Amino acid sequence: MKEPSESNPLRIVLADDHEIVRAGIRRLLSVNRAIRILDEASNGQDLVDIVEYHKPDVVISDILMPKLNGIEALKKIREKKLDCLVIMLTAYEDSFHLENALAAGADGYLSKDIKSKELVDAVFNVIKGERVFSKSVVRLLQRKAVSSAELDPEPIVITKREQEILDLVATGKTSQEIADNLFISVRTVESHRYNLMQKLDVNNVAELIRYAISRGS
Amino acid sequence: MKEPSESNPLRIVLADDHEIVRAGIRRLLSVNRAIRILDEASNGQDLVDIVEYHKPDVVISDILMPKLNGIEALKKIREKKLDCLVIMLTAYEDSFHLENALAAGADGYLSKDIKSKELVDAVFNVIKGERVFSKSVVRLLQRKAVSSAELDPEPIVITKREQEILDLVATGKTSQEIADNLFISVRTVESHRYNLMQKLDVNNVAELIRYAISRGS
DNA sequence: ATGAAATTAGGTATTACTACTTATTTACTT
DNA sequence: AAGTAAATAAGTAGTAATACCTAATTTCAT
Repeated sequence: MKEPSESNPLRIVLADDHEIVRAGIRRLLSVNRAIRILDEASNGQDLVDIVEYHKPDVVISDILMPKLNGIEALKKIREKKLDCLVIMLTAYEDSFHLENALAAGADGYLSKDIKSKELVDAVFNVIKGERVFSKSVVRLLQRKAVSSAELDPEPIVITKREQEILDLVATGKTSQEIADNLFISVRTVESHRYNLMQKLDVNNVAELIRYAISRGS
Repeated sequence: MKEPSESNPLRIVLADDHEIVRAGIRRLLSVNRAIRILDEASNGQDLVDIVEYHKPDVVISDILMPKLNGIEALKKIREKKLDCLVIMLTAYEDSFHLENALAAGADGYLSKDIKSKELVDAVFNVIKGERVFSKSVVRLLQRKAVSSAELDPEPIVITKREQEILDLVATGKTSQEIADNLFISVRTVESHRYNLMQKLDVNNVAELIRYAISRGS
């Protein structure tokens, strides 16, 4: 890619479900004249459509959004082979989302508590081919690198049924209620719960629910 | 209060733990020259100090913030009899927070998905003595009004210790671990849990955690 | 059509939580 | 100084969740 300039600006699309946050990103990016914001989405579904239409250079997207969350939207963008760089923005810095975002093909992962210069730099650095992370996220990555000793941590795959059960657990349903709800045995529900907890590396409902909620339940 | 103008502007303080959101609020308010942002806080503790120092006309604060959340900060502001109007901003529109914010003395409750004009209008309307709510919040209020049939629903009061335990429950700690952590008996922890569940009208950890998380744990 | 993954579900123990009640000791307010 | 709210904690039961293992179907893609 040739050097961006005011006459040949970097073309960016934003996605966040809150007007205030979109305004904030616009403001933080506005210090640089070589950046142009083409359009904004307030949910993941719209984002995919907008990216397909505008073919931006860079997408800056929130994770938690209605209809389709940022990571799912990213997956669709990759599936459709839409050639653009995607930076995820998030209020919650947990390794679960981070890993999922990376597995889905994110080019960066930034905290919403980021300064103007850092955000602008991040955008230009992904254009150069780097992957960008905010400081706090780097710390998360380092901790993971040590604990897993794996360079390419395999993404956590949660099946359809497991997701269904996770959602019900998160709304406060007991295993018995879930079983009645889905017309299956309590034991089956318990199996799914057990498997979920193994996959997510947690030991109790509390953590399970934290994940469920952070996944958008 | 006399009419605000460019030479005699409305003095505002912001609070949100994310730079992007603060930038967004600044941007949305910047269309009006009779508004001046005096200072910003990134947590509730700082907010209280800043309000004490600047004595602003209006505070616009997030609820979920580190150290001290927006509602607790609001309570302190009221306790200290600092004369200012407080508008809460939130990403999560649930009646639990809404009621608590109102009980703590909030003058407005707005969604983060708010347009520039609406936000500016809200600020000027609270100055006039109105209480301001975004559309989605009004719907919440209406539903509550019908379901509770009470004009002034008494707020749910969670004590300091209960909050502490709620936070630990939400991080996935067992009662035993919480007991060890706080150097108290498991039975005490269980009592607190029981009382919390009564107050919040829930029957299991799952729902308890939903509250804890939505309260900012 | 065959293998892999997903869904189903039972067995067996152990631990944790939930549902109350009662009661003592602090802490704070008027 | 008295009164109220908060924090402490034990008793007694019953229910739910967690931690494994094993294993039969079902589904789905190559």
